[in-house]
Amino acid sequence: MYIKMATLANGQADNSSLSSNHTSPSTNGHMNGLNHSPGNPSTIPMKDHDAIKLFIGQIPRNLDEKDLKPLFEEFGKIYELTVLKDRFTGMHKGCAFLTYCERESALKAQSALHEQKTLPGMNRPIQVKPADSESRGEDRKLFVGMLNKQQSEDDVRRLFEAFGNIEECTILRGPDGNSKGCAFVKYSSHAEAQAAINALHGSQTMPGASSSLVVKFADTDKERTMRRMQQMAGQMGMFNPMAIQFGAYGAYAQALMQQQAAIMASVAQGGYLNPMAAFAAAQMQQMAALNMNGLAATPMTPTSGGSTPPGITASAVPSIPSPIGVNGFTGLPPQANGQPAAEAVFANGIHPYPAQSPTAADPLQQAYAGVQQYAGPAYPAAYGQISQAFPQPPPMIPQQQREGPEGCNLFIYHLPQEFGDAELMQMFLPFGNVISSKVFVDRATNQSKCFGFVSFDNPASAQAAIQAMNGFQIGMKRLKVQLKRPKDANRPY
DNA sequence: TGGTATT
Repeated sequence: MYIKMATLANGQADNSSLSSNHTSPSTNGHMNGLNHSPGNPSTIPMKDHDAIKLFIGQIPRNLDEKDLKPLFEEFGKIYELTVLKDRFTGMHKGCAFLTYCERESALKAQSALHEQKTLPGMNRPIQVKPADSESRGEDRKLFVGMLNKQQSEDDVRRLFEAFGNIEECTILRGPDGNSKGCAFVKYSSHAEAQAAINALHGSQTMPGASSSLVVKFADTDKERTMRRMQQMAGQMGMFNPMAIQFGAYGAYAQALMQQQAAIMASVAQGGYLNPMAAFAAAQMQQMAALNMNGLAATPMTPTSGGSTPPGITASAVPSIPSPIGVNGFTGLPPQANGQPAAEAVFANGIHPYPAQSPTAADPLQQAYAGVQQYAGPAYPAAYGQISQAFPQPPPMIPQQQREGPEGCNLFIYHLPQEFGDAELMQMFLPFGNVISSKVFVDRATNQSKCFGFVSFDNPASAQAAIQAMNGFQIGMKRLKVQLKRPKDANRPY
């Protein structure tokens, strides 16, 4: 019990939910101006069991604990005051944690100071509010999507105020100040937040929004980190990290990622200080670590032939006649996981075009037998020629919709209902480097709208694909493959 | 004929 109290008094209470609020071990013993010493419980002043730990922001960096103490003592007896310092450099981070002995003092300080005055040299008002560690913040914070871009904070408040006390309401805006059509709403309690979800999620469609209102709990830090990773990976043209979460591809991807991280870190260390590389390396390491902890990754059960690979759900993988052959691109190098290539390919979730007829023993193949037959004998000759050109390493699996340069983007219509992004990409890989593939899906039904986009990195590939695939018969339909209309194209009236 | 956005 003493240990626990000493720990709390040292500012080491769990505050893991917000890294920027993190106190580090090096901040121990910096409680200048406070008369109790850490590690000696007998000298620790009493504090309310429901005392609130406050986060103080926008503090000038030349003020330390003893300078700040008078400012806050006005509202009550201070139990603990700790300026946050950088773990390594010891540099003042411009913020602090403050706990009063009495809960009431914290509330008074918050209402008197929060955003109420600006400390000398700062250009934003002081922040005085419960630290994120107090509430495990995320479980009462909502992400609101599908707002009308015209809606203001007040509009959103009005929408949400019936369900509880709103502590924060923020519309997300781009650099230009325009709403991104989404917001964060933070309630005082989880229950209020849950009530708002129950009442509002999907309840209405804002004018101009493409689907009904989204109300859900905001991403946790971990989820946010993963999201950033994905965005960055997409921007850098790397493999799609989603595969880590959804497929047995994960083990390989993770290995690759760690390798990448190591390489990038060593590059950064080797004197070539590219900030982007260093940043990326750090992110990758973090991401790899997250997956190691199983926080985001699906359990990676090795798949063996005949079973359905993880991540393959209802819309698995149709097969069309093989343009590639057994030795073509597999999606995984043979060494991956020490698994034989064929195994790895299957587990990958991206089926190469089978060189042989599906066997009845293979449920995946069975499931797509129908699609397979559609294709008929008429697949393009181009497939055969190009197949040899495939490189060994795994391809990029574009997830972000990226348009290629002018003349590189195709619009494809009359796709089989079963085709998803991956299958669309597979179909066009033989013609070049597919940087993006996207099948449009009806949000309400999750059904493909049977059209999509494929982007190559060069116009010649796009032209080759049009030549080969436009009019390509699948079942009763023929694919329509043409250049995508440029955004600014004049539409017929 | 590229949508749904996470401080």
